[in-house]
Amino acid sequence: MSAPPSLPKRFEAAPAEARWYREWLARGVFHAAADDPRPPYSIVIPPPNVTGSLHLGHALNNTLQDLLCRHERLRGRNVLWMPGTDHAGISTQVVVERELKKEGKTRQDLGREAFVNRVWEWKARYGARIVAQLQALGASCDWERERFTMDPGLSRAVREVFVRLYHEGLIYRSEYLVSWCPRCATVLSDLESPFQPVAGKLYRIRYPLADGDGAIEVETTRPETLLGDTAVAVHPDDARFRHLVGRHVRLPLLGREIPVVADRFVDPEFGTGAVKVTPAHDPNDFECGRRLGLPSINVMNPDATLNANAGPYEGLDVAQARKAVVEDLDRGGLLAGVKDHEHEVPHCDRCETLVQPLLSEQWFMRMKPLAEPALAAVREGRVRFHPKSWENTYYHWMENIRDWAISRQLWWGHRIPAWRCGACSEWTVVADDPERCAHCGSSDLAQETDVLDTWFSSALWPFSTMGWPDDTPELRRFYPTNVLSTAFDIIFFWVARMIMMGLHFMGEVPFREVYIHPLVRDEKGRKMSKSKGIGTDPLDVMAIYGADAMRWTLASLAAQGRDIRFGMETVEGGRAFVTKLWNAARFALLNLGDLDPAAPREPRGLYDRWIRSRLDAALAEAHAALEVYRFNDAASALYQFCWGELCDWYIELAKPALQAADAKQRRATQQTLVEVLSGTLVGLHPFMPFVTEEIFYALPGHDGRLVVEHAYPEPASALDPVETAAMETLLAVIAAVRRVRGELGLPPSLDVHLTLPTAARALLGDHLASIASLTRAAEVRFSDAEPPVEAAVTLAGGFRVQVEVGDKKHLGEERRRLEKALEMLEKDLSFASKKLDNPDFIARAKEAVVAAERTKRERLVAEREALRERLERIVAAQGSSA
RNA sequence: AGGCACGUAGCUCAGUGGGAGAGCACCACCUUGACACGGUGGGGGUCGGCGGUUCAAUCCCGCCCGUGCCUACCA
Repeated sequence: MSAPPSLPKRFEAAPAEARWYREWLARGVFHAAADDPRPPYSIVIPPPNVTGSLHLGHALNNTLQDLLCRHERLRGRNVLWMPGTDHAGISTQVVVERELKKEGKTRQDLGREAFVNRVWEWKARYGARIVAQLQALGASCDWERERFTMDPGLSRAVREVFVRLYHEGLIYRSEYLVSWCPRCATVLSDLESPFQPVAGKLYRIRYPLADGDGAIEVETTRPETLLGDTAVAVHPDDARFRHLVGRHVRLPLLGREIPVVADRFVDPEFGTGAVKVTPAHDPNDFECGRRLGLPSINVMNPDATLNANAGPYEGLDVAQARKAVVEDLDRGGLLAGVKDHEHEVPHCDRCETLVQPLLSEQWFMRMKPLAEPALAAVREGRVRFHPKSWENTYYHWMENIRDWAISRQLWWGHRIPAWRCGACSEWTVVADDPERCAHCGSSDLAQETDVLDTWFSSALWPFSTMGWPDDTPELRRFYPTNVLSTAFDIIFFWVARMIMMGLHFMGEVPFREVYIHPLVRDEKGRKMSKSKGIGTDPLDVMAIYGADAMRWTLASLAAQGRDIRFGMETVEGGRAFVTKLWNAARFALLNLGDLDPAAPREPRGLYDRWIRSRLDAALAEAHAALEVYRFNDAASALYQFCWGELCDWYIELAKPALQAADAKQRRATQQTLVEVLSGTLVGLHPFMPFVTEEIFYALPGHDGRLVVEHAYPEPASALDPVETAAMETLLAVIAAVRRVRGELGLPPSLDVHLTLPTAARALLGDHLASIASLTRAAEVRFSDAEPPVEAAVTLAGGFRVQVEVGDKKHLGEERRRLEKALEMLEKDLSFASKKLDNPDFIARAKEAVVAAERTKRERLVAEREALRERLERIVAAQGSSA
C-alpha cells in the first residue's frame, strides 16, 4: 500500500478500518508463535454464544482485552489473544427451535441428527457474524487459533475430563429434583426459571397424631402436594414440638403414617412452626429428605397431572387437584384456615408456565473437593480479582458450593460419554466409544442421550483451546494466561469453574488475574439484554462514529466498580477527540513538507524538551493505570496530554518557531513534532488503533513498520527545575493575560501592551515572542516603573503583569475585577489564617502541611497588598476625574 | 431477610484525610492558515441526611433516607 501524500481534511473511519485490519492480518502481527522467545502474555477470550450477535457489553469487554493485548505488544511481549465461540447449549437450541416453529416444525419432527445439523448451520452463520463484529472492533486476536467449544479437539478434552472425573469418583449419577417446564417438556436451569410474584393462598392443615389425641398444624401454598408428604418437620430447638419429634402423624386424605422429624431448615417463626415435607416436589424438602433419609413419593406426571401415587386424585391437573384436596380437607374438618398470600414462584422464562419441581435421574459433579484448592488459590493471591471486592462474591459461593447437575435433556451439546449395558444395567464410561460393557462384556450398549451443561466445556476453555489433553508447546508457553476479563454475573458459572478445572487438570490456576468489567446499560439505565431486545449493536455505533471513537469512549467510561450508562451521544466526545488528533496531525504535516528525515537532529529548545517530558509522563501514567486495569485513568492521562498540552500549548508555541527565519530552530521544532506525535500515536494506539495507524503511516521518516509493530518510546531526559519553572511561569503569565482580556471584555483584535518586572527576565527573557503570540499582544517588555493608572494589573507565577490598552475606558471593569479578586483573596486568606491561628493545627498537623499553609498565607498577603494598592489608585483616579 | 455497591455542578461521571474536578450542557467573545467534532474566557456544587473519630471529614466509623444489584427464599 502507498502512503497518502498528506492527510485529507476529514478522517474517513470506515475505509481506514477495513484497510488497516486487512493489513494487520496480512502481516500476521496478531499471531503468537509458541517458540517466540519474547516474554509471553496471553488472554483467552470469553467465548461469545453463537446464539446471536454481540452487543455493547461484548464491545466493551473486547475493547478492553484488545487494549491490554495491544499495550503488551507495544511493550515487546509475545501476545496471544485466543479467540473463539461457545455452543451455548440450551440458548442456541431454543433459538433454532423457534426458527423451526416458523416452519411449523418441532425438533422431534426432524429427529436428533437432522436437528443438530440445523443448529450447526445456525452456528456457521452467527459464528461468522461474531467474528466479523470482533474484527470490525479491531480485535487483535490470533485468528489462526480460533476455537469453538464443539471442535473435535475441545470435544476430546470434554470427554477426557468427564471420564477422569468419573473414575475419580467426582462425577456420579443420582436422582435429583429438577426444575421442569410441563409445557416445554424439558428441564430448565435456575437461570431459565426466574421467580415471579403470584397472588396465592396459604392453607393451614391439621395433621392428626397417629397414636393419640391432638394434631400438628402446618401451612402450605400447595395443598395438593400433601399427597406426596413423607414427614412433618419442626425446628430441633423448638420447645413447642420437641415432645412430638419421633412420633407419627396420619396424613390427611390418604391416611399414611408419616414421622415428625427435626431439621434446622424449619423457621420456627413462620406459620405454625411446623412444615410438611414433600421431598419429591419441593427443593427444600428434597434437601431435608436427603439429610434425614426420608422416602420420596412422586405424585406428578411430566405433564403436571397427578399420577397413581395420588390415589383418588389421579388424572387431575394441579389446579383441579388443589381445589379437590382443599374441599375434601374442609369436609373432613382438617382445614384450619385459609388466607391470602403473595409469594414468588419460578416460571418458565420462555413460556411463563409455572415450573414444577420434578424428580429425575441426573449426572452430578462433586464440588467440595474441587472447590477447596480453588478457594485457596484466591485466598493466597494466586488469582487476584479487580476490583477486589468481587472476591467476596467468589468466596460466598465457593464456601456454600453444592454439587453441580451437569446433564441436560438437550440435543445440542457434548453427549455424555457413558453407555448403559442392556444386559447388566451398569454404566461404561470411557473416552472412546466402547465395543463392550466394561462390567459384563456384553455388546448391548446404549449411549446416554443427555448432553453436558454448556459450562462444563467452558470450564476447560483456558487449556482445551491450547490443545489439552496433549502436552503442547502452546500450553507450556501460554498457560496460565495473564488475565481473564469478564462480566460479574458469570463469576459462579464460569470463572470459579475454570479455576477448579485448571487446578485439577493443569495443576495451576488458569489465569493470574480476573478483571470484572462494568456493566453496559442503555440511556435509561436498563441492562442490555438480547432476549429483551434492549441493546445497541456496536456495528451501528461504529458506522456512525467509527470504531476508534467507540473504543475510546468505552475505555474512558470503564471506571472501577460502576456501570456504564451508554447513549449514542456519549460517543460524540470520543469522535471529537479522534478528530482533534487528526487535525493536530494535519497541522504537523502541513509544516513538515521540507523536513529531510535523514537530517541530523538539531538541539532541542525548551518547548521541545518540555513537550517530550510531558509525553513521557503521560505514557508512564497510562501504563501505571493499565497495570491495575484503571482504563479510564489511562485514557484520561493521554487525553489531557494530547489535547491539553500538545494541542493547546505546544502546537501554539511551535507556530512562531515554524515561521522562524532560523532554519535550525525550525528544524528542531519539526523533528520534535514528528517525534512527539509518533509517541502520542503509539500511546493512543491501544485505544484507537485505526486512526493512529492511518496518521502514523503518513508521517515522514518511518521505516515501513506499522504502529502495531512498534514499541513505546524510551523516556527522554526530564527538564531541570529551572526549565520547569520557566515553563510553568510562561504558561501562567499567558493564562493570566488571557483572563484579564476576557474579564475586561477586550476583544481579541484589540492591541495590548504587556509589561513584566525585570526580575522575570531570567525565566521569561527568551519567551517574549511566545507570550506575544499566545496573548495576541502587540508588545511585551520588561520594566519596573510604576504602572500607569489605566493599566490592568494581575499576578502570575509570582510576578506582576501589566496589561495596557492605551486608554482609560476599562477603568470601571478593572476596578470591579480587582474588587472581585480581592474578595476571593480575602476568603482564601481567612481560611489559611484560621488554620494557622489554631495552636492544635500547628502542634498536630504534619510539618509539611503547616509549612505549605504558611507559604500560602505569605503569598496571599503579598498579593492582597499589590491588588489593594492598584485598587486605591484606580479609586483615586476615578474620584479626581469625576 | 441477608450481603454488596452507589448517592459529588443542569446531565453523565472521575476523585482525595488538608476548602473539590472532567466531559457535555450553559453564558460571553472569536469565521486567527490544523481543528466550529474548534479557540479564549466565564458562571455554577450545604460532595444524600444526622451523629462520631480527628488539629482538620466530601473522603474514616455508626445510624438513617433514597437507588440499584446479588444471594437466599417463609413452606
